Amino acid sequence: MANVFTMFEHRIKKIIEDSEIYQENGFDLSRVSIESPRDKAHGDLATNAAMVLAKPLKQNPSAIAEKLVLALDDDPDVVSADIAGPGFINLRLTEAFWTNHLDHILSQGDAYGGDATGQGAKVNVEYVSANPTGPMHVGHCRGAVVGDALANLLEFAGFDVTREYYINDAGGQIEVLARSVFLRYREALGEDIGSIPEGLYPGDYLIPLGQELAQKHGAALAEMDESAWLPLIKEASIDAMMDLIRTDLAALGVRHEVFFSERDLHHQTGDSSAISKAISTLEEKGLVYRGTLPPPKGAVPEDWEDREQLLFRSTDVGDDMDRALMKSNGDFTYFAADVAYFKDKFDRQFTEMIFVLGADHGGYVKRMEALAKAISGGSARATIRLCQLVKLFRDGEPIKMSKRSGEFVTLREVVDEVGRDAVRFMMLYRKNDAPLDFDFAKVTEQSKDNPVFYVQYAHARCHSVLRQAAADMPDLDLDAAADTGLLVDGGELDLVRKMAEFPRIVDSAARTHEPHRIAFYLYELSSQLHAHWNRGRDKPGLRFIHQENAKLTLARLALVKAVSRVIAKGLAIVGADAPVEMR
RNA sequence: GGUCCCGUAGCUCAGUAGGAUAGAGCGUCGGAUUCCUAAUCCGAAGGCCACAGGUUCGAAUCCUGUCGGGAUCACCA
Repeated sequence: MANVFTMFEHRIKKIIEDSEIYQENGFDLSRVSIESPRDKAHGDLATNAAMVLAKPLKQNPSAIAEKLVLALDDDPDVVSADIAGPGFINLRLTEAFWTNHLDHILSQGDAYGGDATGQGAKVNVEYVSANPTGPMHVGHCRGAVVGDALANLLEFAGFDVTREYYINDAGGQIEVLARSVFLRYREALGEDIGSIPEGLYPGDYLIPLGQELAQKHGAALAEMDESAWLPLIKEASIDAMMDLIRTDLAALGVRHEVFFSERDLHHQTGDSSAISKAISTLEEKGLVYRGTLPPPKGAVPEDWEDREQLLFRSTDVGDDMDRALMKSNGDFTYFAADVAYFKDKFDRQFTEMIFVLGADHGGYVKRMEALAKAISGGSARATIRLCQLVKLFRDGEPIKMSKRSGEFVTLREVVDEVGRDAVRFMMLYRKNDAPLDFDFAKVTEQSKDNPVFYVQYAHARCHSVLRQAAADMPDLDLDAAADTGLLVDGGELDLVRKMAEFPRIVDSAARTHEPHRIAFYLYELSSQLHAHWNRGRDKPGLRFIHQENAKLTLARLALVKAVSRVIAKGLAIVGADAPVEMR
């Protein structure tokens, strides 16, 4: 088993389950856990078993602990089991256990850490889903990176992941886009269009598309009725914008397997659209009615109208208020499409739908959870991860952006300036529900303030050692089996212990949908590597390479290899490169 | 007014399904380089974990309330 923590959790539970008192009564063991003590002096592992069992057994924790310790002492991997504090049992494991674990890490290769958390469960991760009305701006960045890294993480943790992008290509904003493009088209034909009218997209990025259309269609479109050119230009605009977006995403290293079009949900297939069908499904469950919504609490908007609409009784399934399915003009609402889209995912057998959204979608959480409950009857789950805003700075000064004038910092500009790896790492070097300050000056600085370089440097340093060994000891076969039992230094074994945490970190990060834990773990592991490396400065005996001692060198290189692989794997989840040299 | 998120060192933030003496980076101060890469390391100082109650063997973590900051609130997308 790859996970040291679950391994010992099973051993302890086995001891308890084998006991007479358990077999007679049985009791809940779910709270029994293994953790690494905060203070290294307490040993390698600690368990709360005795404290957890005190209540059901109606015994003193220390009395229970004594019995457990007795059994644990028989474990050949355990050097000592001590009772401490309020009833913790601290375990110290043999050096051989840890060096064996190092062998295990190496034998697992790239798969090490990928515990079977997911067990093949189908998960849908939807992220980015930016409107196809222009290039991606920096506001999309965080969600894109968090979503992509989360998908990487879940995949590694054993889930069957589908990465999905929902193209909002059906709403009024597409009409606005098409009209804006039409204007650029006329401009390309030589017409003086003056300034872009209020309400249309002013950005320069539409100019090439206008030119392209002019080249392809000549003046033909301009002579058509609007009802004729509008669909044509819509189609061309959506395609062009999605191309822009895909290029931007590629620059950030973000990919999706499925691009799902909202328009498809509106299309009539047979006698009805996917949306009508989905609404019928809700109807069958008695969750649809015609009625009016109460006005918002507090400040009521001035243009508030009381009107009867087709509504989803989402309050029956946990929402705060019912949701409109149809607008007053008879069109479906955006949410109606969401209903159909969710049903589509559910019909594709996903048991968990994850949505990575911006903080401005906070109001979405309850209605999506309600929707999941209504459509699946409780068998599928909607999980929403909200990403807080990113505030941009340059040398400590906030950067102002104005969407109205079309002046915003694009995702591409950020990637081009600071690099994909740094952008991705920084976006993950924070809990997603905490706001993030992003300073161009600091992120491009290749030093202390910049954890991505710190981690990449650790990886490069490992490879530097391997290169150096090959140069210093040309006769040494670096791939030969190493006797890792020669590793006895505390710093070396600490590195193994740290690597032993990796499967547990992957597991917990996957369960909680918190990819940032990987980034923080990488920083810690890197820190230990750097620290150990520097110990070799003062004490040459601790250096990795000893030309006069091939066996010792091989053992230490094995440790270096393992560290570099774990870092590389973590960086792969983050979505950053693991460079072998940094000059 | 409702809902959601946040409040931890001077600053920016972690805190492992409730655990032992709350951690890291930056900044400050003091050190380490004829050496496998100093983009690194070692040490010191720095805390009423916003506040008040509650739950329990045990709370930064869970519950209630208060204060402070942010997001959001019918037909848009």
